Amino acid sequence: MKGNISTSQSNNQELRFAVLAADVVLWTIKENELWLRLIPVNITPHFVNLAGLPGGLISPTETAEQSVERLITAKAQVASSKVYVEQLYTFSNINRDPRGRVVAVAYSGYVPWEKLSTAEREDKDSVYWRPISKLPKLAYDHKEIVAKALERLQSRITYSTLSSKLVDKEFTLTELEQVYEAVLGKDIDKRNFRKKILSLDLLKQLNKERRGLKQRPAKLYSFRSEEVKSIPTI
Amino acid sequence: MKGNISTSQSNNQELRFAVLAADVVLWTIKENELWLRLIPVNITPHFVNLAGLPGGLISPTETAEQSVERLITAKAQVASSKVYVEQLYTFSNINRDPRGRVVAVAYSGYVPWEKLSTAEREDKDSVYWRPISKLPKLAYDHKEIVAKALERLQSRITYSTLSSKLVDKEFTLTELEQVYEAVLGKDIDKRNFRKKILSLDLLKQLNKERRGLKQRPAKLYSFRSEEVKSIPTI
DNA sequence: CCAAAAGTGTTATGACTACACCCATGA
DNA sequence: TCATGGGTGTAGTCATAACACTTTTGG
Repeated sequence: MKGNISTSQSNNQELRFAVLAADVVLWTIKENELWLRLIPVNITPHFVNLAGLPGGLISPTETAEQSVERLITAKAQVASSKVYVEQLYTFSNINRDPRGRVVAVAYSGYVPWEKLSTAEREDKDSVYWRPISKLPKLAYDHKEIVAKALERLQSRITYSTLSSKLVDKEFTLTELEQVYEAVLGKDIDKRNFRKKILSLDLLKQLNKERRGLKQRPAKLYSFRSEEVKSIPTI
Repeated sequence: MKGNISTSQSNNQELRFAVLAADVVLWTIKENELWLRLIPVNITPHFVNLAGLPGGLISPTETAEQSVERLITAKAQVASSKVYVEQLYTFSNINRDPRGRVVAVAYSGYVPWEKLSTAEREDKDSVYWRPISKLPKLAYDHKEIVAKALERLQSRITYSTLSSKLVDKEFTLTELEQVYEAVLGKDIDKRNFRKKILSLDLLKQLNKERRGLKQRPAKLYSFRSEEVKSIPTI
């Protein structure tokens, strides 16, 4: 969370300006649902046994983006090179942190579940994944931050190639469709989806198939470009 | 701009955290073009005789939004109640302010030219309007901020009712069309525009006409709702 | 009566939606 | 041979884009 700013608070000098923090809503897709990365929060007496987003103070020697990179590794315990990050919104309510004035620059991060190591997938006491449908009570204004992040994700995925950051490098069309279904929370017609996504010429078909399941093998695709760009709505 | 943070700089205590500022890209439409509000910047030796966005430090006792409201009045010299404001992006490059570490939460503001008083329309030495096509050299990273604000404006106007914040309370369909043309920088077919905008049922036709010009009188409309909401793309 | 902008419809094309069956594999 | 998901096409509807002329007023 916000690190030990309780020490800062005793020093009035530093309260002449707001403290700047970064918080990250780190998304993945697992079992056809959106999940996000949480850590425990215990700041008595304000927050007892709650969860919160990975985050921490932005140091004067780093940009917000550099801070987020650092925090994804340190707090979310995920290699930041695997995560695609976009700035979300800056939250500056005066009482959002009961310990003092903290302005948070919030980011969304996206990582395919398949890209995570065993350790990164694990649920520890200190950091864990939770599905969006079963979020625990969150500390600070993190419920609001998550709501805004979800809204933005749902909007951005329909007019950009953001889905490429939530799917493995090589994927079947069904797997890509499931990313959209998990994010938008609704079923999509298989035939219409394939027609649309293929017509946009974003994908290249690989000479590979996903085999080994007890069903017809599925052709594998990858995105032509790693860049997230604007496209006509899906 | 950033106010007098030169005094802050002499005090190392305060540099243990970044200083937080708000900058505002205040847009209006005049003579079929986008204009924005600038103020002079003279911070020798870094910025000599440049222009910049109205802005200033966020105080520990106010939210970023409250700060923006205050700065629109104080620095842009426009009554903030006339301005519709949206958060744009937070800029945290370490060297964006040569005098020290300043993180800026940037906002876009929108005001119809017709809503401005004579004083607010005036060009003084200390504050003035400039068309987007003839911007002077800007201090800090304000060129980047303006670019991002323009991109966002162009995108948001096509899928929201943001145009209502750039047009007078009562307007002709041609006037509304001109808002879109000025923002998007391209001509729009009059018949298609009218069909589309009327089909969305956003406007109500008033029992009034704009008369007095040497041409056929035009019917006046207003938006049914003051809220800026999402709509199918124009 | 002239100049200027207001106002109005149609057609062709492309996009979107809804919908059902056969195919290839592993067990 | 069965269960499972992979893969495919059509028709109807709707939205979009292109395009030109008549109307009303003020001067």
